[in-house]
Amino acid sequence: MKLSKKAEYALRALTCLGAPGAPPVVSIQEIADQENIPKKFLEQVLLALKKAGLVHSSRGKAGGYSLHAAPARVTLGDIIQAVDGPFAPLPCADATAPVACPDCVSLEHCWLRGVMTEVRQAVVAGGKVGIEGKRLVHLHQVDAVVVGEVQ
Amino acid sequence: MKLSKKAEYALRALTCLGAPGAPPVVSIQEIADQENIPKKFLEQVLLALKKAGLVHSSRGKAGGYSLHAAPARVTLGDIIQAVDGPFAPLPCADATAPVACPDCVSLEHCWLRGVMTEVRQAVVAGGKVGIEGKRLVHLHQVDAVVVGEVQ
DNA sequence: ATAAATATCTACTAATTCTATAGATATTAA
DNA sequence: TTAATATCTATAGAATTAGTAGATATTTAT
Repeated sequence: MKLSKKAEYALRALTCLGAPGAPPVVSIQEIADQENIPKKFLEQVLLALKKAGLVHSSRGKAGGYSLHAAPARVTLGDIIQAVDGPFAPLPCADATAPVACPDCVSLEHCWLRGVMTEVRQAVVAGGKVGIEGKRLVHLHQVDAVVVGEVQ
Repeated sequence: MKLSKKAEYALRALTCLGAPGAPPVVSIQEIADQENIPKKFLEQVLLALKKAGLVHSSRGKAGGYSLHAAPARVTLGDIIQAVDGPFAPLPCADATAPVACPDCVSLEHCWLRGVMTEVRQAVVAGGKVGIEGKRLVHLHQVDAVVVGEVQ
């Protein structure tokens, strides 16, 4: 399992927005420059983050992105799901719209479903722990972004 | 995040081998038939499981696969890593051979590394919990495979 | 008004990874 | 010796991911 480029860029962008000393609004161009991310690709990432309610945007001159006002708690799982889509180890284990897998007899009797649901939850919860443990993407705190101090 | 076909087939094959009433040795062909998996693809999956030490094989007539004699503890993470390769959210977070990411300054100063390592560990550990909670792929126990009873 | 800087949206192309297939070889038991 | 099996390497097709392009909408400042 590897982190998608979208997810990586999302993390970089978010820490960029939340970095201590960062201006209240940062443009796509600035983020792209700072983090060395293709601008047009970053566009899509930030749009996804916005749709997920993780960031806020303002248009026009001097517009740009900022962290959403009061994100109660942002987990790594939230961020990854925002850009890569829902965690669904199998179609039948989708959180919102479970669909019978091609190979399983029926949704009710799929023997993998229970386990896969557990796995999904573990991943999401695990992400949260990882974040809080290092306080690296815990966005609603001022000292959220500890760049270079983690080791 | 979705489960790869390899991982799904690996889980199906393992439960097939460990199912109560299953013969001590099962051939690729039999597993493929029972689980409706392309035989040649299953070959590769089982080979990977063997290399990871999860199953044992015997060649020649009446040959086939069986669960490894004494697997101390098999987690979902073990199985997935066996067939899909190591969990490495980023190159620099690889457990055995960390390599600097294209985008990060250096291996020592990569700010994502610490978090990603945590995530990997969380995923692996999470898989274990998921398995043990439902006792579905806990292979060293006789009642390990409870097909259809999970819901 | 107008211009400049920005986000937003849709579509497309290229690269990579995943899934599956094919065919040859090695091993074992009968 | 034969039949049934695992093992290995290579390749093709499909799907997904990564990145690019261009047009449109919005806002601020002049």
